[in-house]
Amino acid sequence: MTDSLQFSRSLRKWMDTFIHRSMHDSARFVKNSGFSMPQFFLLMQVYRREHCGISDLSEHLEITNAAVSQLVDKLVQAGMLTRTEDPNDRRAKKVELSAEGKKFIDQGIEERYRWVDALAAAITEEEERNVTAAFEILDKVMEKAHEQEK
Amino acid sequence: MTDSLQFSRSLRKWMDTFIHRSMHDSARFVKNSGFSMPQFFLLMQVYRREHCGISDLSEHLEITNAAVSQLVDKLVQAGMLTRTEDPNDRRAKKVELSAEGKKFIDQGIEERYRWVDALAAAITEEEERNVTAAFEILDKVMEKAHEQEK
DNA sequence: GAATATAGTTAAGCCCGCTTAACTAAAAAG
DNA sequence: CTTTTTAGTTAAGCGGGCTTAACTATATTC
Repeated sequence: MTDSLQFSRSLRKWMDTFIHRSMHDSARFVKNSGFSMPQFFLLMQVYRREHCGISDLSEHLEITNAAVSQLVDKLVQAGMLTRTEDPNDRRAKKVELSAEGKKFIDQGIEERYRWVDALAAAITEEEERNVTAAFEILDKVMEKAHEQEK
Repeated sequence: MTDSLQFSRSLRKWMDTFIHRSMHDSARFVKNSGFSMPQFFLLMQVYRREHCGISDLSEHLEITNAAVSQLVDKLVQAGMLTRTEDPNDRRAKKVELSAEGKKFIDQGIEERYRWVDALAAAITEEEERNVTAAFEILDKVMEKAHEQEK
């Protein structure tokens, strides 16, 4: 087996278990919270962007403006989001997480990573260093690959 | 900063970008396929288990048997699943992916990993070896942590 | 400054997932 | 062999996400 194949395989295998576990944990968290997956995805997107307009969300989530507008409505009513006028363009809105919303998403992320922290408890210091170094390599390579896309 | 914190941070950071990208790609794939997220999740679960009963799916997806039964119905009609009687227990059913269903999920997984393969193209051999070794460590640690849970 | 484009909202309506409740059939327990 | 438990199905009905279409208000273009 070539090195490259070996690399792809081990990466994929690990990502498999990782994505399976974290999606399962996230799904349970969302379900228990009483919110829906689309609502959670929207909140996550606002979390990542800090703040954004309706159209930004519409584009990223690949649903219509109308759908976003309605989802945001409910989340504002639930106290998770704030929706204010963009001072630069009074047509546009600025959607942001409320304090409560931020707390909620933080919890969700914490939940997603709980099992990862269990890893930290079971790893030796030397192993830790190797893994950390590997992730730094991946970060660097990811940036490089991203450049090449353009 | 302690090594352990450093470890957690780099791991989380990488996982963040990873989960964001692969979930986004998966979501788009599912949307284009015409199937729904719940249907896709169900198919993924059957894919992982090779075959399973209605109750197994119900437990894992955390929805009622009735809901699973109805979802499976549609997926059988769509030609993605087969539902046969379990010879050992004639009350139970054996749900399996059809050839078409398997092909579909394989495509979905391929889609999810496409950007990973771009990484493989941008990495040097030595970096590859380091990263591969790190994933082997993680696999080992994951098993160890899993033991400790019990 | 009139015409057009852009950002977002609102309402009607469809589809779908999910739950509860009532049911069938097979297995296990007594 | 009767009773109870387990596996799954079916039907009714609720609620939610999403789309289309019609609308308001602000910006941009000519």
